[in-house]
Amino acid sequence: MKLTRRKLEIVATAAKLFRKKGYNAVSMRDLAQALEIKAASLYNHINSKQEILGIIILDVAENFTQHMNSVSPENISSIKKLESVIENHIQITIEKTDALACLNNDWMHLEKLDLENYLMMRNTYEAKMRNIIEQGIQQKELQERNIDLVLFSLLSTLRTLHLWYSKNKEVSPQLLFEEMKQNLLHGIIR
Amino acid sequence: MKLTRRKLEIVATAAKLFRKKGYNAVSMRDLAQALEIKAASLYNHINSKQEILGIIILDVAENFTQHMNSVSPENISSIKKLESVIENHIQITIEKTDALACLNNDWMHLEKLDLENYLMMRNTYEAKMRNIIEQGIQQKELQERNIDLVLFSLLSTLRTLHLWYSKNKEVSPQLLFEEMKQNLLHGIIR
DNA sequence: GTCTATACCGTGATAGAC
DNA sequence: GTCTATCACGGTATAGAC
Repeated sequence: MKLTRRKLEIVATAAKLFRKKGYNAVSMRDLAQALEIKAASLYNHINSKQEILGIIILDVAENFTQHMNSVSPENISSIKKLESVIENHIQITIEKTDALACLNNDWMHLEKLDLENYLMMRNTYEAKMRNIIEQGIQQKELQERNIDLVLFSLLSTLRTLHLWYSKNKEVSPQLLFEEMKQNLLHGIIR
Repeated sequence: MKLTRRKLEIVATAAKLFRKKGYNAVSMRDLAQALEIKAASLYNHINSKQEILGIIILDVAENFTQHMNSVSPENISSIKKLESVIENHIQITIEKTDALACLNNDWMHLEKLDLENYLMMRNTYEAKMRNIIEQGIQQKELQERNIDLVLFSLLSTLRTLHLWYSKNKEVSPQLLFEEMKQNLLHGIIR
């Protein structure tokens, strides 16, 4: 899908607003005002409000999918794979903060086809990450635990890291990565 | 505030719907239909849609506040305090799944006074938990880390545990507590 | 305490002039 | 590519009968 310069502006501005107030609480008039045009003018660039949401969310989802597909089959330890996943989440958090928030909060408002597409990607992503954890346990790299709860513990923090980052943008990606790797993999107890 | 039997039903049903679709995506007609009455009839029990949201969210927020106020000044180790906080989050997750989801997703749609009240409670809660972590580091119970990131790592998982729990209701509270304590405090690496 | 009827407003979206 | 004007719809909420 090609996006014109103007369409990209609209999508980026929408992501910012959606993140702050939620998809349903942002009207096309709000969006237009933020771009200093009238609501009707938006429709020369986009077909519907839901189309905008789809573009925002599926772009991020594809980023995650692509990275997982490249890491998952590599011939490295499970811990290295998890570190790579953590690093990727942090990078996307930094580069696409607004869009990531939209994905987390408003995916359920996607239109039918986009929703199916998104859910398929998410399920595949979680399944592959689950496999990494399972393998890590089998090979004694990780402790014996409830796999689904380990998966959830990691993902819940990584998915919502944008909430912390948007209030602490001055932190360096390196520090963020090192600290999160420690917190998530090694815990906090001395 | 006293709540009649019927008002409690309305609030509980609303929480269920809000959790599934989000506050703004649930209309008063939807809510009425779920209760098998007409939308207008709701207004004999409640004053506005936002009032319902306020009741749902502030009740949960007060639960958290109360527990933190009782644990924070106790004369026990920081680790014991953190364990108690984790346990409380899990208990509320189990007992008030829907309301907790509303608090997480829709707090920004509270009306002015409720919003101020909620934010004050949240800030106080986080400050007290931050103090527990800080003290734990000073007393060498916890590793030297970025305090705010440790705080975020713990809270991000605890706050969204309802997402996992609503799909895994058969798990016992004891197992959930033991596993989460391990994941959050000790990490996952062997 | 629930109903019908209705007021009033904001919503997403379209038509057509410029 | 943006505008004005407008539409059909669904939103929250109220009035008043039963």
